[in-house]
Amino acid sequence: MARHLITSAIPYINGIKHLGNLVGSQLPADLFARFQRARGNEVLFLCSTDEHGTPAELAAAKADKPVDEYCAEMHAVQARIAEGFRLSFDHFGRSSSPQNHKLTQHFAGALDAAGLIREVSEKQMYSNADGRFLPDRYIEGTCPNCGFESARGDQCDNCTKQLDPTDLINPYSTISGSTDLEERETKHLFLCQSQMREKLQAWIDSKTDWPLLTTSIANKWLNDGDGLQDRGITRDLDWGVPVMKGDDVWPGMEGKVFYVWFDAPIEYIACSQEWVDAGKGTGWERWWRTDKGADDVRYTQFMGKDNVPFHTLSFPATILGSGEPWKMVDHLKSFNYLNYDGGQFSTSRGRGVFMDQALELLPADYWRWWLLSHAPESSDSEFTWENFQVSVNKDLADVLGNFVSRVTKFCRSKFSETVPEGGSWDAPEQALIDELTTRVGAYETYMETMEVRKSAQELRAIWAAGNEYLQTVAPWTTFKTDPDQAAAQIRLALNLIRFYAVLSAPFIPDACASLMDSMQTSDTSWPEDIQKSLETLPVGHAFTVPEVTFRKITDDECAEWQERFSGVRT
RNA sequence: GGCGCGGUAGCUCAGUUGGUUAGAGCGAUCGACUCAUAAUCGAUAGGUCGGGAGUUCAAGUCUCCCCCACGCCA
Repeated sequence: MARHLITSAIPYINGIKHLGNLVGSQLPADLFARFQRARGNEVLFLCSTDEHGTPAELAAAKADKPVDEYCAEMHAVQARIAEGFRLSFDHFGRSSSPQNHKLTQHFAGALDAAGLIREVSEKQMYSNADGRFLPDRYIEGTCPNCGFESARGDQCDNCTKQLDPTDLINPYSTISGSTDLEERETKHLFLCQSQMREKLQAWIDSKTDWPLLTTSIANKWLNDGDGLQDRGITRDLDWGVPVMKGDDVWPGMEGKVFYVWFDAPIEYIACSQEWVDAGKGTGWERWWRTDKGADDVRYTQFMGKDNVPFHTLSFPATILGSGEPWKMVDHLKSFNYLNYDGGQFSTSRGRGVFMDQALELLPADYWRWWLLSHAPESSDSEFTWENFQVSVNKDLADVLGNFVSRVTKFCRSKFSETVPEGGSWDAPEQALIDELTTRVGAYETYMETMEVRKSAQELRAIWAAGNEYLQTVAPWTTFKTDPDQAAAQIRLALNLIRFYAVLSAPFIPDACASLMDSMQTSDTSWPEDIQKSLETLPVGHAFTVPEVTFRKITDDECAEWQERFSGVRT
């Protein structure tokens, strides 16, 4: 039995994620996790919320709540929505957990002991009114180059000139609007990534089966300009993991916290500790420590392309630099962006459909199917309401849902609500079994290699094969002259429903669970042998005719939703 | 400005190391069927593979230049 450790990029705590975020990491990760479990493999599937940093502090202030309280609430909200989408995390943790605090401090201590941390003194803008140091992008002022009045501290959006906050004329805080800013000296820790360039390069070079998108991004950062740069891993903030050297104080760093990008990936590991501490499992080390049983673990990470540098370089630098035997990622599946109706989905601008809104419109399966079958794998892809409507109606309602309906209703009207007796399989049945054997094999291969769109395509073809079979043998005609033969045909078709429920569950878990209920079986065993699998429901086995498995999206709904989501979320 | 990814049938996309008449689904048209959620099944039509030049016996597939869209970075 193979062992799969699977993590999804952890969503930021600040607000509800949109469908583009969902399809870029959590959803395909869930698909893979469900598939591996269905095949009988051991899976640990983890995700968390990423809670530290300035945006969280500001969002909390805006909501007029203490930041820890705000994060706790938003975590609960995201957890509930994740459940709504049937994301089957073994644990949904929090980067603000005590486990992550301790582990982050441990890594910092280990890196320091390895001589990979250096202290840097630098000048940063401090806002007296806000009582905080301001990250560059939170400072605006007049561009000294073009006179644009809302130039950001890092760059002027008007003339694109790269700026330093101190270059700005009349700088002010975008948080409070205050102009009471001053330069202050502050000390920070830097991770000496440059010293690890060769190690990282060798590691990346060994990953010959990674997507080009992934390795090219990594190589660019490794080799561009002066090569991989050292990176600040601390910040002057209140909310975060306090800077400590393991369990000891870090002289001179009192009151500072680690940078969110340092502690966030460490949460992947800490999350497994949370999983154990929550009483959901045991032995987190056998997933993460190669000296304690993680040797046979295959670790796969899922993320959007914007997260690739951190997962290919920064986090590996942390792990490798510690000198400890931690499990490194084996496969890194990255996604492009999903666009919305001709533009980008945007959290900050409230553009597009957000996860909570989607669930108010339709059950999770509809979204899961469309998103996964249109996952932005090779390039950016686009969500349009019309495509969504046509796709869902055709695939789910017509091809799969109607198949279930025609088979169960035919059986009820000509025989009864039990699997009918009589007749035997012949050439058409053998042809179907042959086709399904080939197609299921292809489906398994695509799922194993995480080719999401192709998996969906193959699954759809498997559904269509059932309709083709029915059309070929036409039990409604056979029944008139040879009821026994019609019984054999419909017996196979009824078994196909269970067969489909098992194969399709990674994509559309709820509908498949309800199909299993209708067929009154709990046998979810994967069809290793197609013929045997299609004999699972024996003669005389009772079933019920299900309610409409997938309803259609009407033109009116489609138009209404298009209109409703044309603006921005407020 | 640099880098990256794309530009293939009306739409969404596949096209392995260059090799016979460029593929799929949807949509369209025609036909079959009537068990079913006006569902299903079959057939047909639709592309000078962004433009140009080059390498080759042979290029959507390699090289160079250009155009367009998007993204990232400075």
